[in-house]
Amino acid sequence: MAGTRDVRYLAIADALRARIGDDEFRAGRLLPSESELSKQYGASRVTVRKSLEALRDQGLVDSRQGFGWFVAADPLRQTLGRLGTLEGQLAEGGVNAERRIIEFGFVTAPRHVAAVLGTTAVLQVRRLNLADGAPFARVTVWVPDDLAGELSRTLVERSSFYENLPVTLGGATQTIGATAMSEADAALLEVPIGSPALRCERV
Amino acid sequence: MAGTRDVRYLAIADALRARIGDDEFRAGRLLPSESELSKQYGASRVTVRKSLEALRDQGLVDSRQGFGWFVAADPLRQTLGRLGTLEGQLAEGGVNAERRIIEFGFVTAPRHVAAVLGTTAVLQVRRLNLADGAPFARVTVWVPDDLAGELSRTLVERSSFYENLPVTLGGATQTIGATAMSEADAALLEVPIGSPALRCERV
DNA sequence: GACGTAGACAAGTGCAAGACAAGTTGGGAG
DNA sequence: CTCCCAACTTGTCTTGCACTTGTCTACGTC
Repeated sequence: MAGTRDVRYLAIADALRARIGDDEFRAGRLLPSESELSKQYGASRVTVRKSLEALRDQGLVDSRQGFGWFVAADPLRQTLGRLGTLEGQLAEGGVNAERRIIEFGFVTAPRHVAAVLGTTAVLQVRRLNLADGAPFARVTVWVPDDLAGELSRTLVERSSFYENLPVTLGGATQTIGATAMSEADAALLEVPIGSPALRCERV
Repeated sequence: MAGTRDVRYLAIADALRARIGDDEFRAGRLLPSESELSKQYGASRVTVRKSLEALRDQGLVDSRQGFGWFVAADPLRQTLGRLGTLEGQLAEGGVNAERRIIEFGFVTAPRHVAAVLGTTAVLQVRRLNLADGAPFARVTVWVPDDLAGELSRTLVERSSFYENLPVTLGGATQTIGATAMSEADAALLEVPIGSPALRCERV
């Protein structure tokens, strides 16, 4: 505070942060090179570099030698987001993604669900995911009732859960095994009963 | 220009991805040869090749020596592949994806696993996935012993299971619930014990 | 001391161009 | 029909150049 006099590299860092925030530099894209930026701001390369390093300490950007500086998205959250919105990938690939709600109502949570959510009153939604009309996944989601209040059936049908829930995820555990397909599931997915299927647990 | 630089082979990869998405190149069909594409885009064969290899990492295309490049699989299966090769997405974003093998050995399969695989002799691999050095997922995979013969520990550490197994997946069931994180898992992922976690079953 | 400029060098990356090996395909000779 | 060969293809290596970040030294300013 005593020395709020403009420090050059901090000012440049602010400017760059603003340009990133304005989406002039999109996530994952390359920034101009250090020497290019030093021309733009009329500063030496060392100074520009100090700005970028400051932004790196904040986790905003990252660099690779011989390659350049690029806007960094939090890899963990970004990955989880992408995993969750599988439909987004389908849409990107030109596939028509739909959801059909099979069940929607409050139930008493199964034991292992209640243990985590801390309540037995949960909203249970069973959903069938379609890609270009073909069913490819059945999804069951449990949501604690205090979070479920903001969810409507149409909202759930239109978008994904991750976009609707006002919580962020801390970490993830993934376990992949295999089970046989139940009769009901097999009918929904239009595949033979007992078809082997990957079984993945994500927490 | 204040614009961001772009990397040639990534731009070409985007263009090809778009052409595949537009059904200009349909599933299973051959793509133009590398030298033909290098003429089209005015880039060297090495650059075009790097683009194609990037698309291969995403499971969009595949190649056979002496034959050519072709659009791989249908979008549904491709999506499953992408889900499996989550690391491919990370690599695309410039993130360093690593795998660390925690366990590797033959065990008697748990009941529900044995029921599907039809055998109790399975190869069990526990793996910790890292993104830029930060652990973000623990994966457990069971493989029937007759398929496991071709898998070596280093092979598993370097690439994904889906690329190594000589089987195709028929369908998928996905169930998302929630559990508490076990003490061992929490330590591996460097998060507090008991953290809520998504639990996803994929078959 | 902290901050800034200027310059130099090493190491890594992207790309062009070329060469050769190895695989597949298709046609022609026998 | 089988066999062989030419014309493709991808897979892999090299050399060279331009450009980038990573790191360092030297010097000036406050």
